[in-house]
This record gives sequence, structure tokens and C-alpha cells, in this order.
Amino acid sequence: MTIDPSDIKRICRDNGLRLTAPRKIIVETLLEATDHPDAVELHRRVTTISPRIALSTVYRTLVALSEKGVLEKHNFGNGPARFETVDREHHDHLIDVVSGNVIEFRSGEIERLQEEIARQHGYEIVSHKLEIYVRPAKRRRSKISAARHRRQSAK
Amino acid sequence: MTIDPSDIKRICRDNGLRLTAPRKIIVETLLEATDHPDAVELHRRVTTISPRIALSTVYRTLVALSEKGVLEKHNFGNGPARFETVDREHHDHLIDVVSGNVIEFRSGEIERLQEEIARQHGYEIVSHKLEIYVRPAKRRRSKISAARHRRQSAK
DNA sequence: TTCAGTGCAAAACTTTTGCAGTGAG
DNA sequence: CTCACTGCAAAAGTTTTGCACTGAA
Repeated sequence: MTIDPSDIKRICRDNGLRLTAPRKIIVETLLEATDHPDAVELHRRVTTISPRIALSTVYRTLVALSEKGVLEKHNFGNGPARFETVDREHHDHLIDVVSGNVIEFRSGEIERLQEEIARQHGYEIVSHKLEIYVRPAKRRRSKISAARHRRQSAK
Repeated sequence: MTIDPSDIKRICRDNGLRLTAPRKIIVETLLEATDHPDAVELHRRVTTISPRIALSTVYRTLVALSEKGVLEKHNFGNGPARFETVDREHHDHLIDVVSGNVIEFRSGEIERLQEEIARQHGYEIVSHKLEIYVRPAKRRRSKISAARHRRQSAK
């Protein structure tokens, strides 16, 4: 399900969009991103490659591709909308409200319970969105984040 | 758990906030609202009562009371943030994409799993948002929605 | 009396749009 | 050749902030 940069041409064609140079760079940059950049941050990155790309072009590209379902637009908390390519399996998000970091996770058990709830009400699920807003725990640190902390402190 | 206008004074006192005339009108107006107004709409309503209340006062009040947990701030889709008083127990939402109906539900089990996920990553939960987008199931209809369906068809 | 809260104006921030020119199909 | 797309600038929309004044506690 992963999107390869070589797929961009096909994706545009399939959606009736022209593959222009700015658009190619914007999508490639978003594919490379492991975080969930907002439009301004993405613009900052693409302009290191091609300095004349306008912020409005970034916005227009993000709007167009979100509408086609190629990208997902997230409204986490207050700030600007943040984007990611739909290139992996479905996942939900932990949002660290202190740092703004977003951590992806997946819980088959929660999804099973959602199915159950929907069924109990006579529905079937079309899609869902689960966002857990968190802050670093006071007492303990998990093995996962402890490892991340060591890595970051090591630089 | 419902908030009565007479509780506003106590709510402010308990949270270390002064009960001013603008603040009282703003909270009363939000309590009356059955929708989820944004700041501008709320300002429009309060100024019909007291025309000199500033939009910035509405924002500051909404920010202050959201931080205290008296209000909930929602970022639905793109537009401005929308607010509601926290006068019932926490709930999540099933959104029927066909009819637009919103059904509130609560799952202690899902919330417990969320706690677990956050803890595993070294975080504690600040808040969460779960929206399940659904459509009526093909085969069966639950007792709950069958009863609702009869009620709505009866009019 | 004190300082949290206010109104007003201006700024900051996010996103959209008008327009004339360009290049993908 | 067309017109979808672009860069630029300006506008629109949302939220925050500086400041001097007011009034709740």
C-alpha cells in the first residue's frame, strides 16, 4: 500500500490532475515526511528544493489531493491543519499537546469494540477518527519513549 | 450534572475567576444554546443582550473556561472552533453519514484501552476525540435504531 | 485597594482568491 | 492550442495581544 514517488504521475492522471513540477516536489516531500507537517512547514521544505514555489500553490495542492483522497487533512487541536499521505494502513494518533509531536498507533481491540458499538446501533462503519491528546506522564517513562529520549539526547 | 445558570457564580469562584457581567452573559448564552456556536456567533448573540461586549472578551472567556474544563472546544472540520458547556458526562459520537444524525455513546472499555495505549507510550491523557462515521447496516436493524425509526416515521 | 477582567484597536496567524502569465496534455 | 496550474499580492477569516481603564473581591 506504500506510495512510491514513481506512482505520483499515475495518481495525478487517475484523478484528472496535471503533474506539474511544483506538485511533484510537494507530494514527494510529503511522502518523505515522517511527521505530519502543516502547509507552512511543507512550504519551507519544498522551497529548499525549488525556492519559487508559492505557499498558495502548496495550499492548492493539499486541498486538491485531500479531496481526491490521496492525502489526509487533520485538524489536531488549535493550530494549522496538518497533512499526511494515505500510504500506510489505517492508524490513529496520539498528539503530545506539549511538543506537538504526533505518534501513530493502531489498536485492533479498539477497532473491534467500535464495530460492536456500531452494530449495536444498527450501523456499519464507514470510517473513524480517534485522537488521544496527551502529555508526558509524571512518574514513569515507557521503554519506547525512554529509548527515544536516549537517542535524542545523544546527539 | 446539568449546569443551571445559578451555578455560574460557584463555577467561577471554584476556578479562581471573577464573575463579571460580560462573563455571566456569555456563559448563560452558551448554556441556552442547543447548537455548538463558534466565538463569532456567540458574540453575535451576547451583543443582542449587551451590545458593548467585545469579541475579544468572548474569546478570552472561552479560553479561560475551556482551560478549566467548564467548556469543551471542538475543531470540527475546517472552520472556527465551536464550543459547548460540559453539562453532561463525557461522550463520543457516531455520525450517520447518510442522514447526518449524531448519536452519543460511551464505552468504558475503549476508554480503558486508550489509557493503556497512552501509558505504554509514556503519556497521560489530556482529552480524546472519537468519531465513528457510519451508515445504516444492510441486513439487520438494532432494537435501538428500530425504535428511533418508528418514532421518526410516526410524525 | 488591588489586580483580574474589559473594550478597543491593531497585530498575528491561517487560508483563500484575483489576476495575468505559463506549460502540461 | 487550451485551460489547469502557477507565482505574487492582496484579501478574508480566525484568534491573540497591547494598553489604558474599570470594577469585583
